Amino acid sequence: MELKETLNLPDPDFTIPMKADLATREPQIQAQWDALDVYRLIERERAESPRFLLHDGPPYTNGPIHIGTGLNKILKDFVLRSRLMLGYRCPYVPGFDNHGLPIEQAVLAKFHEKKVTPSLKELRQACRDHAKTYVELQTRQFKRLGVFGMWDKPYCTMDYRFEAGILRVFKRLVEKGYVYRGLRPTLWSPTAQTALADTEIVYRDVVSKSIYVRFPLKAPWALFDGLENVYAVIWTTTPWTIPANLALAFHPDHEYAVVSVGGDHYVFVGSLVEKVAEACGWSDWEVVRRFPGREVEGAVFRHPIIDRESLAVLADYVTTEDGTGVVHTAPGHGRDDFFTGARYGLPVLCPVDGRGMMTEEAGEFAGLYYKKSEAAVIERLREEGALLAVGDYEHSYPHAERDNNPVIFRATEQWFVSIDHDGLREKALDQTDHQVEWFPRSGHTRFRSMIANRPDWCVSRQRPWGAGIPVFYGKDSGVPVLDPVAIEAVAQLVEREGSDAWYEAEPSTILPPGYRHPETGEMEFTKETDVFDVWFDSGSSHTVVLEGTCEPTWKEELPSDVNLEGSDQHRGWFNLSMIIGTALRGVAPYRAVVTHGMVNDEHGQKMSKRLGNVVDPVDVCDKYGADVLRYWAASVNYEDDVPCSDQLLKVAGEGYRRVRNTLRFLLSNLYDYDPGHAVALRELDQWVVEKTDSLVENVVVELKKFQFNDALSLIHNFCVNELSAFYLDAVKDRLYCDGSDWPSRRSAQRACHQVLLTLIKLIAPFLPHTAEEVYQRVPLIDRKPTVFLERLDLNASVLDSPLHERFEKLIESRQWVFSAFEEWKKETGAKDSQSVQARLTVDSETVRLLQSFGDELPLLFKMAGVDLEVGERKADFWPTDWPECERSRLYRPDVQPVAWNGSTVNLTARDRTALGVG
RNA sequence: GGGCCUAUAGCUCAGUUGGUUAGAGCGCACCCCUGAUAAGGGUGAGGUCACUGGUUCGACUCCAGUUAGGCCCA
Repeated sequence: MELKETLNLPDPDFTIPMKADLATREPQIQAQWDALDVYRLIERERAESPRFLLHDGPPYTNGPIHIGTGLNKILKDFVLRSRLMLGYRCPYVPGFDNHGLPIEQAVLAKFHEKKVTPSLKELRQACRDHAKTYVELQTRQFKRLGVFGMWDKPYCTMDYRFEAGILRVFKRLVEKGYVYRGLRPTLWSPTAQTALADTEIVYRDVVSKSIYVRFPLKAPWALFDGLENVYAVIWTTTPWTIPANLALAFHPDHEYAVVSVGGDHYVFVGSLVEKVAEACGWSDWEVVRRFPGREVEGAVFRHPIIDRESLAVLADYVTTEDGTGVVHTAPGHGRDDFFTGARYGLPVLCPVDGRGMMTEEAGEFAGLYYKKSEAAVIERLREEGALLAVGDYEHSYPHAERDNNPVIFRATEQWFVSIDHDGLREKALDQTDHQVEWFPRSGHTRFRSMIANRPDWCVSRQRPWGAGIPVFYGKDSGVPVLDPVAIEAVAQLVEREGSDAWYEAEPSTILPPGYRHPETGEMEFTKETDVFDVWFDSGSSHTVVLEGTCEPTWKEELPSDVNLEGSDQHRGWFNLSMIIGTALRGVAPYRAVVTHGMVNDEHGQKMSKRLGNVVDPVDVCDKYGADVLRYWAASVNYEDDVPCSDQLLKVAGEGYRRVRNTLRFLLSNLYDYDPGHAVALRELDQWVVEKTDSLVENVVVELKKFQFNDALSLIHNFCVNELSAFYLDAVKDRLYCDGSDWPSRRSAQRACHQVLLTLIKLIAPFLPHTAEEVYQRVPLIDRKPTVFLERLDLNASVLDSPLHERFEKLIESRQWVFSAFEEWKKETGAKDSQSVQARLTVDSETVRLLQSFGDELPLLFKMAGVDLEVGERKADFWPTDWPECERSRLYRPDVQPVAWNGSTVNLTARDRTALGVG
């Protein structure tokens, strides 16, 4: 028998393996959670606990998850699991966003490859199938990341019940008077006769006619007093939009000039005088006045062809690069023009129909194809003497991707939600300022300006894949039916059969028998073909999900406690949720908003397939483990953009292993520990327990502020500094060499047990798999089925404990003594501090303090002996003469030879007692 | 072009209302242990706080501007 066999060495089989092998272990743990139905188990156990509700923003289901969606879900999981550890009930219904253009385009591309043109029904079915595929894939992927939630019953915006929920949100908005129909310019393909999305547009260079046109001043304006024949000069590359002109836009801050040319006075931006003069072929000209653009606001000019006014307006997108600095503005033919026109209360004139033909509103040009009308317009301008110059101009112009034909901006009828109806904007701003907490704080300013400045919300889209807008029109009158009864009839149909049914069913079979148009009394109807903007779907989620009308188990009282998404959602989901929530209930749908940045590579570059710097979260799980990915997520400052790369994940892996090894070591010493056995704690053990309590206190503060990186570094540094470098190093001797059942050893075990259990709970939000793995092995009297049914105990502050200061001072002495020892080592070539004695000369207070540690002092300093003396601070060292104990490997004065097991061995008194010899 | 944000050791991050010599962990170098061992311990070297001005007795911190990067708009 060897002496070593008499020691209580850590049991490597009892504790967790050093090699984590997370790629195989994590799925096993997740399978256990599934078998337990852990989500519902916890919901049941916490039924009476205070609630903490995170409402999920739905990821879009057109592909597998990427590192950004992964980070988002992991951060949400940190929130959820940390609140679980604090004892809350944490309902979490994950969501998926299914409708919309990207899915439609992906599906169309597949049809295109097969050279098939799908019917609307086939297309919608294929979109549904596509979305379903990725709901299932993403669900598996999110679960692989270890995200806690109701994964068997997530909300999907294409679920029939959810679609019906969307319609009912619309119904309530209609009831409250928020919904109206209006015009708005959209990118329109005259050849396909359909509206197009921005992503369906390609820009290509074309040569257009560019014209300089003068607009005569109609009514006197102080700026031009005393001048005859005043004209504003515009330049445009779309002459066919001239009939739709309603305004002339000036930049408020640019300097404009009045240029005298042969008795006429032309107004345009001063810096372009020479360029314009050259273009118009003026040889003799003179600047007679200058003024800032803002002073012309409100002046009235006259349309050069049609008997109509054209108002001088201000717009800050006016540039001085091309043209004249006076922008021809046709609200029906451009987005900028539309919003500028809206600000000045101008109508939306659009004298072009869906086929691209000029309408009656275009007067003499009616019946011409828009492109053909160009020549006619130019000719008329020439006749009127309004044409100053004409030329060819090469520029890029939008074309439809599908047929390569040019598109036009054309005002079309759309459905809107009014932002100013019933003080909605003001209410939303008030909620933003006073009822919502923003993390980081800057989110507030950003969000606020986006509510303050946002235009009315255009909720209709001329697309096939979405929730159909439930509006009937009188068959003959074309007057829309905005009647809650009719909308509810559609909602009930959709709830039963899905929004496809809306497209297929006859109005008469949807509406109640004998239904009459509330305004016209008609009994025959047609149906709206537009669908809702996908932001309407997801912006309704808090209502549809949390009001529980769709699925009773989702029901929770609004508002949610926190919503957490990428900072791009200030304009997106947060914004539209706020609009819908405030419109329906008068209050914000959330109490707090947490935003995170985007994920870049280690150089701060955007990830892209082209650069090959993409990190796939699922690959990371297979290579390093979800807990390592989560360790990375917890170690970065997510408020800014975060860096991620294989290198950084390796670094995270090292941090993870450090924590894991600390847990492993604590557990390895508990193989013979009985948690029911009471034993008093030794001072050092008491200290580490108190220190752990104070760690909990500090970590919880950070968790509640969603400061996960601060929380994790507190935990990590505790493992490194307090535990590995000090406590565990010092307590090993007692654990290994004392008699296995001595109170001194049991005290150390009790401390290790307590520290371990607390650490498990602290890491559980971040490293749920590792926490569960360790938890299932810790000796416990009452082991719960999962660590997530445990709670963090918040003990009263222990920072004023006398032990705290005592050990602070001890550790401080240790630091300078170790530093001095290192010097001495270099001089003498000594190796190990254990075979060295020290004499510390320190002030009398420190002598008293250190003396009070008694026999333990050499152990705490990892030396053979520590003498103390009062005086100017210094440390002297010398190699000890004391023999080494062959069992404990300590050099001590009480080491004596003794007969044991047939031979003579050197042992300290403690080791002799432990062996029962001498 | 506009709104909001970011820039601190090689890396990831802290730095409270302006106040001694700017901190931590990782990594690195050197050393120790070999009874936490694909572990553990000790010591140490690393920073013009992006740049330029300004306010102040004093600026990483406040102000203005510049550069670089991000999100959202245009």
